[in-house]
Amino acid sequence: MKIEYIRTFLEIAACGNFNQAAKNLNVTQSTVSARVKTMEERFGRQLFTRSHAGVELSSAGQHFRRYAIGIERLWQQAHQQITLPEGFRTVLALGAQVSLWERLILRWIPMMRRQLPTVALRVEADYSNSLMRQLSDGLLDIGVMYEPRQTPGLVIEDLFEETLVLVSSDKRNVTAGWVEDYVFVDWGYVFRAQHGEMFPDMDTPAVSVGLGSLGLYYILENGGSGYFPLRMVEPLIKQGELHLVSSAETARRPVYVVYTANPKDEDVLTQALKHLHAIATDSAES
Amino acid sequence: MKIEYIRTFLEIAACGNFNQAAKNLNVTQSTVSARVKTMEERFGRQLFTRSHAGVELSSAGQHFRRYAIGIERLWQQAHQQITLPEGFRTVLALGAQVSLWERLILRWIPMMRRQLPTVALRVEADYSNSLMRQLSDGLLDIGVMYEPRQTPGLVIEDLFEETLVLVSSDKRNVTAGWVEDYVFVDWGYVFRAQHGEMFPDMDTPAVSVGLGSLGLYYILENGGSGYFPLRMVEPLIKQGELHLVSSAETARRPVYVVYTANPKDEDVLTQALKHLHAIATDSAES
DNA sequence: GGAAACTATCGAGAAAGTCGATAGCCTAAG
DNA sequence: CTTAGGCTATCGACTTTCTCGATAGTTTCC
Repeated sequence: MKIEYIRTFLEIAACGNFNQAAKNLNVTQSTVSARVKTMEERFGRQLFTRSHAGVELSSAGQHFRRYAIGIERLWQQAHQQITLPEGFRTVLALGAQVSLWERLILRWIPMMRRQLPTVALRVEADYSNSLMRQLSDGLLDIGVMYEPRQTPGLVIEDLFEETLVLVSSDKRNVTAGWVEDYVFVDWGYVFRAQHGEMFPDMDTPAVSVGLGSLGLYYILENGGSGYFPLRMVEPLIKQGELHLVSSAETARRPVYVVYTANPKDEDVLTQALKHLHAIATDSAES
Repeated sequence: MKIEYIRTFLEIAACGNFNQAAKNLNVTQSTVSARVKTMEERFGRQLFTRSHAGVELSSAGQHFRRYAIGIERLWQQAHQQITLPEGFRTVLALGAQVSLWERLILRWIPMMRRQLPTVALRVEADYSNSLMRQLSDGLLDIGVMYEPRQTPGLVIEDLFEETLVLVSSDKRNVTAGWVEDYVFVDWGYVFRAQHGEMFPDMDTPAVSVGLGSLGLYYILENGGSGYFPLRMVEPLIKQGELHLVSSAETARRPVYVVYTANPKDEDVLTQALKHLHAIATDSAES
């Protein structure tokens, strides 16, 4: 069985028909059909249920998909690691949560390139869960996230703390003790706990938003108020689009860096972490 | 690139020379050599450093090994999960809650093997939520659980009813109207409702336990009383380790079987359900 | 110097993969 | 009720890849 077939399987699963998959893979439809046939013969089970309108994953196919995704990803990463250009001695893989990208990672990359020019970088954005899994699978060397889980074999360190401030779209609210149109943005368990302490009497807000940046869009569009990272809203406050509720308490949101306890290249990892910390404290002060 | 090549790579890495690896893989040495050659050509890197005494992993090879192990493992798991053994015509996937396993499933499996020897079985233990999701995703054919959720496309049937009885570790309690050291074991919403009716004045018990079997361990260790399935505590009562509070009402805990409305193999499903019901009524009577 | 490790390579035959053409099936539009 | 336009399956010919067995070349240890 070829790895190419796994790619084929996933492509079919994604587009739902052999024809489109064939186009995307640059092969003929009959090739795709044959590939599926051999796979199904090898497994002894149907992977897709055929219909006039295309194909769907059978139950076996659905099971296989989970593994196929993992295999495909591993293969890609292996390929990347191995086919490093001449002159690079290793790849360092870092994953960060999307919202940390701009402030931290975009500044970390050029710094690393300058300081360790022989280390290739692979940088991904994803969510804590996925990052933690990849870290414990050894697929990432460093993870930067808000809410790590204690995991054996992984080291968790504080990186810095973000300050969450209450902002409002409406100037009249700025001095008020309480705020109308409050939007609860879920910044994770630390924030939830703090929030509970700060506003013990608060009812469930009319609007709750799971993903931070979405909440900001909402407020800018529809008006309202909520807690957001200072750094995120600072430019908007300067532009007068948002207003700081200075009477309200600020909340903290710690950011952690996670890495393996026994890395493949200790030296590179140490350097990378050092730079990450440097940028973090620098960015926290500025 | 074939998956077999990854196996080959790992085997070589493990035995340190091509000849032994060839033997272990049941191919000739020249095949192994050729496989390595193609791999190295595809990657553009040497995977092994050759020497008179055999081979060793190059640095690229060492990197690749991490990924290769992962890929190999995933492939094995995938294979295991979906391959239909020779001589079987189909697979039936059943999921049950852990606590139902012993009484029901352990008796159902041999029955199925006897009656439908050409049907392979895949049996899992999990909780209602997870089971329901897998059922509606088509990953399971049958689910046996305490608390199903009505879901379009799925049929829910009564299977049998468990009797929950109040038992105590302490004989003195047996005749008392009320019971000290009561442990509230959460047997689900049906039980909670019944419990509320039976003991409307009850305060929150000192100890509440979410997972049934844990509660039993607790009582056996620390003493106390609580509701448990008759079948679970019967042997313990006989042994004198627990005592029935006969004055207390018994509670019911219905068990349901859930399956798809339009199965891939109606006949097999019907048979499987029939046997499940047979065992259930049998076990309820005995 | 030769035996005993080991890997590399070659050519032939077998196996597997690919393509293009075509067949078959279903649906929806005319 | 026919037909056009989706879709997948299949066939035969061609091409590529894989495997084997034999053989060559290396190094090390008697």
